[in-house]
Amino acid sequence: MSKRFYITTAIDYTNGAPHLGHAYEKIITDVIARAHRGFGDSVFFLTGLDEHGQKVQQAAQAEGLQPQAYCDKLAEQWRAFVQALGVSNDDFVRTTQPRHQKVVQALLEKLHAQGDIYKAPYEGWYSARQETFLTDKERREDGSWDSSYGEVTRLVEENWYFRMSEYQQWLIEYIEATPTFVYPDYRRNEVLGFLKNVTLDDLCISRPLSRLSWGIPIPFDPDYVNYVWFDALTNYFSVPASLGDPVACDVLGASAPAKATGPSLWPADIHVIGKDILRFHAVYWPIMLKAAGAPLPKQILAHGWWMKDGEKMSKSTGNVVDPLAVIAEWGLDAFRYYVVRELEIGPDGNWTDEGFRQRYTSELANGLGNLVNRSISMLNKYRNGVVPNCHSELEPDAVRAVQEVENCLRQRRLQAALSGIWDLINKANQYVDRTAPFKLAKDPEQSGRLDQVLYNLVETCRVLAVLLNPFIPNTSERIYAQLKVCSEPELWRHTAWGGLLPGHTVGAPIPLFPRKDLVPKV
RNA sequence: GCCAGCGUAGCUCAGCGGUAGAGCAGGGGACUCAUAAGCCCUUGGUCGGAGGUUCGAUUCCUCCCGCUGGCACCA
Repeated sequence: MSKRFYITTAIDYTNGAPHLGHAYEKIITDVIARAHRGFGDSVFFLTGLDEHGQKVQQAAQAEGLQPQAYCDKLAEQWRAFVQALGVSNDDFVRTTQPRHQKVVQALLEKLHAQGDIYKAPYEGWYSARQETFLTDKERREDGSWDSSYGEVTRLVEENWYFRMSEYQQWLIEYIEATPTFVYPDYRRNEVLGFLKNVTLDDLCISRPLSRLSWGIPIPFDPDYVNYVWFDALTNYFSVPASLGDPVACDVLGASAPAKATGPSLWPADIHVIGKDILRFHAVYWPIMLKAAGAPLPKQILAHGWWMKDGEKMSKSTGNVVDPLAVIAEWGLDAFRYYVVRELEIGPDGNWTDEGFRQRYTSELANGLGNLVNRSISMLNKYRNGVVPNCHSELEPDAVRAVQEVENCLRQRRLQAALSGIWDLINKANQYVDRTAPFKLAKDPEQSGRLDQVLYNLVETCRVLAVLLNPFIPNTSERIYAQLKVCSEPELWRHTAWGGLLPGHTVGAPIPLFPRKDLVPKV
């Protein structure tokens, strides 16, 4: 079976409700996934939840629930969130699922057996109240501790460590030899910068059961559970393995959880993540995989964070953006459009309600919406909705846009891709004024010319529907529906000029993005 | 502090050796198919500051000022 295009988001930690940042990551991943499906790739898109750890355990306790019951409840909320965003994920992983836990344990066994995991004591300052060790940073200058820590005592604890340090030089060389491994470039430079300037410590991967029960048991030591990153990162690998991916199963050998006859997924093509967890994905994860003898993912794509009105979003100040509220008011596609159009993948974004309104009005309503509306309207008015003979006056513009948008999508430059689409929209709006079909319609001798103009307009609208499909799939389908075209706007090959056939009858125009800012005239 | 990057029209940014461009916002105009949308024209800048290299610098170099990001795991 040929290798599928395998793309993931980070898995979200279930100690709170989903917010704009989560929505953004899922949407940009969805755009790339949909684009590749359109290009003809068989895509596997994975998202999901990270459900273990102390904070989940505590949150569950606070609500009087067992951890699993608490996670189940939140998982429903998160699944609904993903669905509300129109995300086309193929699977949804939860780290409490047995299929995941088995693979984590198999991986731990393998690394333990080959000597990459060892037990060692750690001594440090421990706060019993916070159930955590403290570092010098948390200590005041006079050596005292903040009262929130309660009594702080010196404690020695044994734990399991993953031998990362020996792979440091290998990783530096790998990243230098693989320029596309971390994107954008400046993030890659950051990773290389600190890899060259610090010595990696081995990674502590366990917690004693007495202190943390909500985790995956360490298979070779029943007194311990696996801790955070080793568990969370493995989700990308555990799902393919559990589905019987040949490469993943081969890595696990006899402990593989399934017959190696499943879809070919590993290695992942893209891990989409936030910049805050770059280190884990660009350092720990490659080393874990290298140690396990697994091929590395092709690319780590690190996106920025969203601000609101130039400031960090925080619940305490109340300057948060609730994706579901925006979607309820403006529609899903307006939301998807804004977050992708506002910034390229990499830098931080700044959400402003005014900017959102402006893009909605000028780009979606007045630009795209009005073009589709006036085009279909004129075809109805002047030709009873019947498509005239093919004509290619706007074809070169459409072809150029298709090429540019595809290039941008393959380079993950989603903002530039949308700009390219809007170039075509603007071209078509200019074309209406240049050719003035409404004047041609008044002169019977210009009937042939009017046919040509109308064909170019409605066909451009159809091509636009295909171009827009990865970004705003609902709108794409609505354009196809108004044109009464039955084929699939999600297939990229339908960008080819000439899809509308002469004699076909289109439907009635319905505004795609109604303006909301106009006060009715008295 | 160290490393990297940025500072260009009111706003968001492009340009990166021959004295500046786009989109939006602002101003004017012609039209009417359309969600009073669209189209055309147009006002805005001594390209952060000071030196240097060069026939010539926004574009290269140095310094200064301002801003941003990174400097891990924090068992």
